[in-house]
Amino acid sequence: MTTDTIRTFSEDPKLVAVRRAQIVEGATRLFVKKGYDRTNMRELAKACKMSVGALYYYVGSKEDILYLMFNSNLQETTKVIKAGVRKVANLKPVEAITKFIEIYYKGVDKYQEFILFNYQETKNLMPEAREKILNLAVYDVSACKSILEKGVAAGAFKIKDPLLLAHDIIVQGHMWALRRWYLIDKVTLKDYIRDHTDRFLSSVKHRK
Amino acid sequence: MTTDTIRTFSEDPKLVAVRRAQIVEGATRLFVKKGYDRTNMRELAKACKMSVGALYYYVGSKEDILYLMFNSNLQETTKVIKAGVRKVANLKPVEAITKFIEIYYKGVDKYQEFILFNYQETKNLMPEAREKILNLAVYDVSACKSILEKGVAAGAFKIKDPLLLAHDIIVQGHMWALRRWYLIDKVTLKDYIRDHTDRFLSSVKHRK
Amino acid sequence: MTTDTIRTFSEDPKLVAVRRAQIVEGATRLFVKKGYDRTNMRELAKACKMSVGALYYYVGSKEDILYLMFNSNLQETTKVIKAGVRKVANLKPVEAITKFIEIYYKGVDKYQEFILFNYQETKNLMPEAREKILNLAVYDVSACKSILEKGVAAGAFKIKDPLLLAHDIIVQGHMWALRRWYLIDKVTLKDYIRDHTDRFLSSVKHRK
Amino acid sequence: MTTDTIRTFSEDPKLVAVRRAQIVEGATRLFVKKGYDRTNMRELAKACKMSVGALYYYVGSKEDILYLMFNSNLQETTKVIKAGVRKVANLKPVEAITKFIEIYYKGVDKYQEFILFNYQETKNLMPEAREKILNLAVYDVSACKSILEKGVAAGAFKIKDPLLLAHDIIVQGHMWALRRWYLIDKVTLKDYIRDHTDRFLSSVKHRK
DNA sequence: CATGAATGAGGTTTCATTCAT
DNA sequence: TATGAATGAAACCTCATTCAT
Repeated sequence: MTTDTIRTFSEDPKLVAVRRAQIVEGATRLFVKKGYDRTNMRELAKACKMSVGALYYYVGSKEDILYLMFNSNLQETTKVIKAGVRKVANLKPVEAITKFIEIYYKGVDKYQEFILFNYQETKNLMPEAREKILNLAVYDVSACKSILEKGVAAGAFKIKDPLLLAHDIIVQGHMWALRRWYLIDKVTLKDYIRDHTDRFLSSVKHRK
Repeated sequence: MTTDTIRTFSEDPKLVAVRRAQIVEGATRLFVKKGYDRTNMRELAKACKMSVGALYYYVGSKEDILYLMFNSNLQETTKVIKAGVRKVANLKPVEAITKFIEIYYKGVDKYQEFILFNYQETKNLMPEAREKILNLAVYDVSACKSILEKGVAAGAFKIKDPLLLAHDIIVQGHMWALRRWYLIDKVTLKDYIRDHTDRFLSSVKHRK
Repeated sequence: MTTDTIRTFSEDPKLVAVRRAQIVEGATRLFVKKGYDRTNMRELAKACKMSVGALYYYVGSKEDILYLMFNSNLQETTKVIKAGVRKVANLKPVEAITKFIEIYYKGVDKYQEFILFNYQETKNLMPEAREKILNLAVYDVSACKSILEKGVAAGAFKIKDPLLLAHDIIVQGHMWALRRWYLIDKVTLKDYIRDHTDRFLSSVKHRK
Repeated sequence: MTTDTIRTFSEDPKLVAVRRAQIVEGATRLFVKKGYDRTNMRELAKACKMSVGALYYYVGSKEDILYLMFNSNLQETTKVIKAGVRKVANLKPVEAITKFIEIYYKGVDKYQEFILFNYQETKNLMPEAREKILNLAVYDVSACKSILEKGVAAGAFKIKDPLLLAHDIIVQGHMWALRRWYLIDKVTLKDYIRDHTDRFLSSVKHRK
């Protein structure tokens, strides 16, 4: 989760933070639009409103920027999830998971390009960075699992393997981004959410 | 499905087919291992046991090779699906979809690298080629949908939107490949199949 | 003038002649259209209705073909000139040079592409071949000079330097091909011929 | 006449101008010596005392360099013509055209390599660039025509088609460069100039 | 004789990174 | 700190020539 291992020539941590934020912003825009390999440093610098030299003053390599970008975006999406979790905390199990799915899937819709990018370009990270990013990227599964387990504890749900179900809920959300080219003219987001929610609930609800 | 639009200097279709198969084999190996952008033509030629010149005798560009590779692999995976459909044709609905899921998910496991690659690198195709490939890539959804609809017609299933369910079954299979890094030490393929099969059935079965 | 120094694997001189004629025909078409450097041997072979291998059976290199082509075309244009000289032989000096200019300039118009090519691509020949070709290419100047000198001998013309005038007449003809892009919408061939003829005569005629 | 459409990564117009001048210098030397197609970018870069990368920092393609080179050289030769026109402005018609021819033909002698190159390699430009260059290349005809027309207006010359005569004067100059291989051991530049001047005058002078 | 597949050096162009200013 | 010009290795692709069949 630390970005401290990334090389910079600056000794002012505040400035480093500011500039890197600037870099992440430009990179997010360009990488998502053109892909990592097809974006070059000159364009990237322009998108960041910096010179190429400045880029390398605050960052060690192109790949570092990819890492920073993943990190920052995952942190942002994680915030959305955390907010969702909080909003859902006091609801009854069915309502809680229903609401969580809605919030999460809407978040996916909002960040669809990044999520697609995430599945496509993580491979470009070196193993170490890759692992860090992947660890960040599964926070949502844990969050979802907690909500499910609360429902189980409350006796509302009966679930064989909550982790696997949570994983399903999450990745089925991702698929709204990954398979957008297929889904877009067949179903609306609203229906996609309702249909999946129904399906998940039907497989989970405890018939008394 | 035609590869006729790809430039070759040979006028012997048989030889073209042979050499392109050779190319596809090498490309599948290298592209999957190193990624499309990170594989260069010299390595690729070596992996195909050809000279660079020979490569370009049978193919117009690097991207053509990507297209050929997608095409060939999708054709192969499609064969697996067709075989599955046939094997399942005379079973009762529940058994049919159960068996289909098993066959398909095992196919995903076998071709996991290619499926991952598929999600990562289709973007590198030109729009026209991309569309052709994507059309090939959704054959599995249609196949699955047919099976579900047979079940509905037989009165065994009650499904609100068979297309969406079919899509879910398929992409949940893909996730076994895409999220392998996460799932691998948490669940076996066998359990992954059973769990999903149960879940899909529970949301589908007609309670009389 | 000999083409005997060009390598061939054939020992049948007749066949060599036939095939080389075939090659020259294709080469003339393609070289003139696309330029020497921009024509490759594969296209060239196709244009000659031969295989690449056959090409190299009767010719040692691409440059040899350029040489053969120059040679053949210059021989053909030389024929036109010789015919002109014969047709003009019995005319009176003024009529003779007038007619010669007409014939020659019309020949230029007919062979304009080759003449342009001649000025553009002779540089691609090796020095030895280049010299041979250039020697062929000045036959027209000699022919013209003879006609002029006959006029001088007859007392009809007064010319300080017949060679230079002959050279002018010839190259002014070439310019109809070289500067066609400029002349074409400003003057017709007929006017171009008349105007030049008048001018040459006016500078040459002996005022008694 | 604008070179603004040529891609550069620099935004410092002064530096662009300096470097492009450097490039033009190297290119003029090498292209003229070896021909456009036979000069490669590595050699060219060396001749320009730059790296290949630097070349492409200031120029979009090899062909752009050809265009720049044509442009620059034509501009220089045009300067010579303009100077000639000025020098001749106050002379009487016969002296004016006499002097102009002398200046122009001496200019041709000085720039002979470039003029030869011009006739040989303009074909390598894309149509748009080609047209621009050709437009530049006919400035000399216009200049010559003006001088002739002044003579006509003054009643000193009688010329049927001044444009065609001007064109002849100019291209006959070019021939000193194009046919140098033939002329060089037959006539001196001085004689070439005198002979042509005499001839042009004899066909033009108004006999009162 | 004839074919055309195969070769690999060499072509033009791109681009991550460095460094003088 | 910040700039952006400069580098040169390496990318994709072409093509004259050879040679097994």
